Amino acid sequence: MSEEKSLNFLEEIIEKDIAAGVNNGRVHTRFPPEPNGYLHIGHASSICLNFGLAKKYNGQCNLRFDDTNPSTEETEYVDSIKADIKWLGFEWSNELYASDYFEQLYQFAVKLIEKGLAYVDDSSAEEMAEQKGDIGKPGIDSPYRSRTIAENLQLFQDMKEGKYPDGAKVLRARIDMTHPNLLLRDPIIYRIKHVHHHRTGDKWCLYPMYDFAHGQSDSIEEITHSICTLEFIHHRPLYDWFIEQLGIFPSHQYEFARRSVSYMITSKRKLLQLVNENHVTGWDDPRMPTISGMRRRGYPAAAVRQFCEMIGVAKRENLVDIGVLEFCVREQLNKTANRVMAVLDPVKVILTNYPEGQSEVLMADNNTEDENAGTRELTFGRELYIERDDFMEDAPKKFFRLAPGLSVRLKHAYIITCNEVIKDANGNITELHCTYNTESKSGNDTSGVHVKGVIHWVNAATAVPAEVRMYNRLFTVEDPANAEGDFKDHINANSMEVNHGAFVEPSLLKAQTGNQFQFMRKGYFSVDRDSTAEKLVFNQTVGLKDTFAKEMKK
RNA sequence: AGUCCGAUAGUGUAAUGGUAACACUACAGAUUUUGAUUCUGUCAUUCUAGGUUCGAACCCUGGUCGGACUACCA
Repeated sequence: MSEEKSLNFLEEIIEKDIAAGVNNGRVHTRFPPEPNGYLHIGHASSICLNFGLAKKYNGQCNLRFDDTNPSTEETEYVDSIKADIKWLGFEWSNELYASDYFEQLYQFAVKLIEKGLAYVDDSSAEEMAEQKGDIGKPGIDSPYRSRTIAENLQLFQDMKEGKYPDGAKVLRARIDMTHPNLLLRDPIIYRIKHVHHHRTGDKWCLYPMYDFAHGQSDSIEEITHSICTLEFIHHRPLYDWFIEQLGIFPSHQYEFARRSVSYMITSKRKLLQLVNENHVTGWDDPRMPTISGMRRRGYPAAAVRQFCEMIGVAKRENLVDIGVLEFCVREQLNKTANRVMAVLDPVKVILTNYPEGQSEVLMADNNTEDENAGTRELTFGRELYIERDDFMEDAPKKFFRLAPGLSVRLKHAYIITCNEVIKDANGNITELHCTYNTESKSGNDTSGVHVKGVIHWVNAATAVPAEVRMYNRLFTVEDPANAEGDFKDHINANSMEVNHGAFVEPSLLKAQTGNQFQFMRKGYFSVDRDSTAEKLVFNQTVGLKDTFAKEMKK
């Protein structure tokens, strides 16, 4: 084993179980989403955990949809969830649904009734809340708690047969109304819902509660290590109770702290609100913390996986800096993204000593980090565009770019020197008149001139206009979920800035949706699905580290 | 108030009774035809009070602080 790396607490548990021969050393996990929303970064780490553990210990991982509440669940979500898991690079052993077990779950409930461990309750929701007691205050028994087994059996069957309206009756486990764990104070296990289910149709009007479905589903699938987030820790005694009373396979649940990421929210309810109220353009808006959003933004799946691996797993509350995710994105893209040149905020450069009407072809490597990335051709000419902020009229001494009288190298091309600044009536710079050093051609430089700065450019004659969508954090505060006031008060009004005036090199005309590039010196960008042959559209994935900008702020 | 969970550099995670470490960040420097990448270095950490022990981040007890739980949601 290459166990240089230390184990996280779940791996420790699993390795101890394997060593002790628990379940004959078998490891079987599962990822159990409810199909009522799109998967987000939090799910991504759960997916990496569950599928990763199964892979590491030669086990299996099921995909199980927890579809016990037909009121909120839809097939659209099932499809998106499957697509997201595949994109992340994982394959499930079995595609399963809690609804597959409705009949079996019903029989489990009957068995509990027969053992005198469940009863039908006619109390209203309010009455039950009243009887439940409170934290530190014991509850009291429902007046229906002592119905006979025969009566309960009959009533439960009547419920199944649709003889009662929604909410008229529920089935409850008979445990202990004074238990310090509120979840064990006779929890509801079945409720009546005359609702169409996305898979079972109108077969049922009786649906199990999550707590009566989840643990038993794990048990039915003989899941050995059922891993979930910390808030379900109080549910574990209940699952164990069902398993014991039913005498079924003993799955064990282990809880970890969900990972929060700064400037992101992962509440499905809030995410849905962002979509429905048009604060974003959809579930896959590149600003969303959803897997589909990150994919559209251009985050590589490998970066998301690396991130999940890097932040680890433990049981304490946490808020991971979003910078770690961005670091992973850059690290992956640095190795894989081809370099191209794009000028986001152009200003025209005229090379006064370059013959009019002339042009030449230059060779450029696509990625020095990847020797297999190949090369491409660039056209050079008399009129070019460079980045407006790569020029300064009054440059400080540490400014290694273009300024009157100063020289820079144009990447893959020549060294140029600025001679004259042309302005319009308002004083805005419209053109920079420069000369190029004819002996300084890239790769063939005999000029003996050394310049510190290198800037990117595009040839005005062949440049292609493009729309570039720049993104900032969706929220203005680190922890929007826990900030003062409503989370929507903290939405960043400038989270997207659309630039319609960019120019990119013509090689990008061949780019396909989803292709990722480094716009040299600017950042990583990907082709959006809105992009067409007539109009190229790019998403800013993440900027490059910019120590110069940081320096300038000081 | 009851039960449960947790507390290690700014952040995240290790160290499982024997020299507190790794990554990110920050800062400084080297290299660089991307002020990117790469490389080198620097700063900074065990909530608290007792106890057990030759020795405690780790085990025990008390305290403090933070979190979770009182849906016919999952």
